[in-house]
Amino acid sequence: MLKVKYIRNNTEIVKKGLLKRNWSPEEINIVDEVLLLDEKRKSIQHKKDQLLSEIKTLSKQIGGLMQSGKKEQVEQIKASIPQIKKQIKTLDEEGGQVYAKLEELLLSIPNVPHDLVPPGKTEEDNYVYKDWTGPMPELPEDALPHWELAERYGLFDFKLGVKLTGSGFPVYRGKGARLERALINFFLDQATTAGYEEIWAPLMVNAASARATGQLPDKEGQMYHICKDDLYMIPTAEVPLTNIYRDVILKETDFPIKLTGYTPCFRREAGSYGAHVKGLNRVHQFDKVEIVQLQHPDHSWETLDSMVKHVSHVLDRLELPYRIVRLCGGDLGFTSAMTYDFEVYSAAQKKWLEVSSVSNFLTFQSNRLKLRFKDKEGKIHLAHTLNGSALALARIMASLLENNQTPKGIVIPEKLRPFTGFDIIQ
RNA sequence: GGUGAGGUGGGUGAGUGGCUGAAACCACCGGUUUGCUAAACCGGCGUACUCUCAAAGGGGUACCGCGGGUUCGAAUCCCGCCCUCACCGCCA
Repeated sequence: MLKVKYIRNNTEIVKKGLLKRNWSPEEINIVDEVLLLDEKRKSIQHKKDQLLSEIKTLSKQIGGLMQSGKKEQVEQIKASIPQIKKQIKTLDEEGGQVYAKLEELLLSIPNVPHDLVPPGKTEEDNYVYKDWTGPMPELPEDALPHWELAERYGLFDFKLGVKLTGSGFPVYRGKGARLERALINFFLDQATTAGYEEIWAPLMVNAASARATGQLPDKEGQMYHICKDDLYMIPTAEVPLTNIYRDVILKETDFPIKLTGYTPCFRREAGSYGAHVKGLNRVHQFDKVEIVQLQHPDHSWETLDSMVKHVSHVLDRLELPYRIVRLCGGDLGFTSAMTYDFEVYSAAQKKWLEVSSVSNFLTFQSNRLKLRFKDKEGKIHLAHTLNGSALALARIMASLLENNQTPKGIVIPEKLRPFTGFDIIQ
């Protein structure tokens, strides 16, 4: 969420940002509406504060008069108070409406894209920041997609998942399960080696946490909700990891804070079916290792670069062909100022699969999180938050299986072998 | 699930209707001094919104788990909710 103060001081920048996100001129008008409502809010608040102050002063007088026993004067003052209260009540009602509307509009305004974010509407317009220059995997014509490979080698089973839970809940078994666990360990080791603190977090969060990282209210439908206890299954480890620092005021010297964590991720994401979401490409439950950084505003862009490097490094070690794209305005997430997506090429499906998304949110998240830091002069500022997948397992699994299939079996990348304990799936 | 206790500033903790935005201590920051990895002393030390000011600063309001109520006035009284802790029950 953007601060009104920021919108007021940077009105044109905000509007340009919305334009880049393909908002129509009418839609962009809400920016002016916000400023207007805020003016209203201020003037109402100011009036109310004055009235409250008046009551406070009178009350203090009464305190004094009571002690000296001047009851008549006390009664006189008391008599004047109901009408002040009446005014306050009116202002409260008015102010409540203004505030609610203001809040609603503010929640609907997305983050301002960075200058480097290319204009555009769909993923077609994304800018290929780093293309794959190495060799492409060459597979025979009869190469199989991962869901068929899984069946042939008994690695995971969707039908069984349906029996246990429902569609989109794969059951991994045998070497498939082992490979999944190996990848998790490998990713976590990569992250901790890079200086990230490992966190083992709860998989359910309360509403306050979901709200702070922006899943509520806008993405309520994407989360599984346990009604009885009012808890939400996390859609990503970003939620618990980032919320560790909700309502925290850091010291400048605490930066950077680097966290990593493995969690399963739960996504309802109803509505999209078909070939492109087949197999592991899109599921309700998948595993992911997330990296999160909290950073000083002066350094968050370098940090974004370093996170991109980290993910690249991990993919290099898995020997997967990938490219990095910078998302265009239309494809950019609501809360992000800039996002790099990593796409791994799957030779059997003959397409690029998104496996990681690394973003800088600037202060957009920290504003709702109330994640701040104190500078040398003791002034309080919002920190910057960043996060990225390093990496999402399901699609890595898919592309790994597909790209590494040989007539003899599926070959495990060398760096992963210490984690799997086998070099080939036969 | 049952019973009991409790939620106050970074921490410990005082405070049961006005002089309390909140004692004291610890931590932290600044300074003085002492020849020794430290002590003593002095000073400072919440957040948000807002008004004013060129700025430094000054003023106002709100916040003592959350929401509501009583009252001229609430951290303090009343109601509802949430959470934490302890013990019992159940259990990986």
